[in-house]
Amino acid sequence: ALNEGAKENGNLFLGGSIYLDTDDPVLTGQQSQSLTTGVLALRDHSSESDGESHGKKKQKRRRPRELGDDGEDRPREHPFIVTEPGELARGKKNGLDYLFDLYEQCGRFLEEVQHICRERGEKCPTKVTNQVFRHAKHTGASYINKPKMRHYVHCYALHCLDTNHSNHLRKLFKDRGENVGAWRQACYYPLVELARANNWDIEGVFNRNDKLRIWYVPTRLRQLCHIEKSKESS
Amino acid sequence: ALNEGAKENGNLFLGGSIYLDTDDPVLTGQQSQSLTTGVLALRDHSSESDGESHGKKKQKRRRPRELGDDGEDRPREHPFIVTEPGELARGKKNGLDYLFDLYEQCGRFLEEVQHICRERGEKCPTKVTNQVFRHAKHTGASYINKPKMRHYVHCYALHCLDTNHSNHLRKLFKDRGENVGAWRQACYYPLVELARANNWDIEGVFNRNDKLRIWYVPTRLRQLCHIEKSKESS
DNA sequence: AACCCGGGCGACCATCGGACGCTGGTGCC
DNA sequence: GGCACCAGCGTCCGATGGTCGCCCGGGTT
Repeated sequence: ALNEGAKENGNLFLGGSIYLDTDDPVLTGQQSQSLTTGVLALRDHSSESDGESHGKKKQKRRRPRELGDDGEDRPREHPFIVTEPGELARGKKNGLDYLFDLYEQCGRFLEEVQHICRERGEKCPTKVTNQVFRHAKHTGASYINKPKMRHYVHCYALHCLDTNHSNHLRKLFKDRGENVGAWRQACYYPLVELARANNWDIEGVFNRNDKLRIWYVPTRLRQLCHIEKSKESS
Repeated sequence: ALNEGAKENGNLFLGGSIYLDTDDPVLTGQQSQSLTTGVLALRDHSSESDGESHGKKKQKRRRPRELGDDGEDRPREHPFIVTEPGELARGKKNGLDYLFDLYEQCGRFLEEVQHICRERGEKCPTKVTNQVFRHAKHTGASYINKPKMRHYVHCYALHCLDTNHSNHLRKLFKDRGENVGAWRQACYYPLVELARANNWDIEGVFNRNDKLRIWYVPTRLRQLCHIEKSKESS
C-alpha cells in the first residue's frame, strides 16, 4: 500500500511554471600580436579548410513578415555606440553605461525568478536562463532579449573584473572613432590575460565574481583561452 | 581591421565534441502519517482535478521491434531486489550494493569527461549529464543508462547522507519481503526529514555532500519537500 | 507450461543554450 | 532624398533534462 498509485510525476504542479500561465598595453606588444592570430584563426564558418561533411548546416532564412500582420510592432532598440564612463549617448544611440545596466537588471530579474521558484518548490536557476528572459519580457522589460545580452557578456565581464581597464578601453576606442563591433572584439584580450593569470580557469574567474557568476562563459572566450593556453606549451 | 571576419563561431572546434567522434521510526508515528498524505496527493497524472488544457500530452507508444532487425540484442539487466548491506543477490537478481556502485561508477565517468573537456577547452559539466551517460556507454558500461540512474537517485542520496538509516531501511524492507518499488518509495521520507532539519534546502543538502553534488535533485523529492514545508506553516 | 507481476530502459517531448543572418534604423553625402 | 553600413534580435537548431509506459524477464502456481 505504501507505493500505491505513486507515479513519479503528479499533476499537482502542472501548469505551475512561471509565465506560461501568466596607450595602453591593450593593443600593443607581443601578447596582442599573439592574440590577434588567435582571433584570426577563429574566423568565418565557411573556412576553406573545412573538410568535415557533418559541419553545421546553414540556418533557414527567416520568414518574411506576414502581410496584414496586426500585432503592434515594437521598434528595435537604438544601436549602442562606444561611450566613456558617465557619458550620455547623443542622438538615436545608446551608451555603454546603459548596456551594463541591462546586465544588472537581468540580475534582478533572476533574483525575482529565484524567489518565485523557491516559493513554489520548483527547480531554481542559478544563471540567467531562458526563463529569466521570459520573466523580464512579461514584466515589461521588452528591451531585454537573449541574443543581445549574450552578445556582450564578455564586455560586461571586463567591466566587472577590471573596471579601470574597461574604462580605458572605452575611452581609447571612442577617441579613435571605432564602432561598437571593434570595441566588443577588443574586450576579449584583457580577459584572456586575466584567465592566464588564473591558471586558465576562466570558468572560475566568472564564478568568483558576484555579478558575473550568473552569466554563462561565452563560447568564444573559452575558445580564445584554449588557443592561448595551447600556444603557451609549444 | 581588428574585427575583420570575426564571426563568433569558428569551425576550428567543430566536430570536436566527445563521442562523435527497523523498527525504526521510519514508517510510524505522526510524521509518517503526514508524509504518506503527501505522497498520495502526488499520484497519477490523470487526476480528476486537472482542468488545465495545456497539461502534458500522453507520449506516443513505442514502435514495436522491427522485423528482421539484425542488431545484437543486449539483454536487459536483472531486476534489483532489496538486499541488506554486504548481501549478495541470489538467482537472476541484482542487490542494492551493486546499485549504489553504479552511482560511484557514474561519478568516475563524470571525472573522465571533465578531464577530456578541460583538455579541449570545452564546456565542462559539473553534474552527470547526457554526455556522461553517452561516455559510459561508449566506454563499454552498457549496463548504465539514464532512466535507471535517475530512478534511484534519492535512494543513493539516503545511502550517502545517512548510511545507518539507509542500512536499517534495507534490512527492514528485506525482512518484510517488500519489493524494490516499496523500498524505493520509503527512501523519500527520511530525506524529507533531512531537508526539514536543513531549513528545507534540499538542493543545499545535495550540494554539500561530495558524492551527491553531481546528481540532480529528483523532481519528486523536491515536490515532497515543498508539500511538507507548506503543511508546516498551516 | 501458462500466467501475471513488476521493473528495466528505449524512446519521446518540452525546453534549453547557443548562434545566424535578415532586416531596417541611422548618419553621411 | 538616397545609399551603404552595421548591429538588433527573430528565429532556428542540436542537444539536454526529464519521464512514460511497452515489453519481457522471472518467480509462482
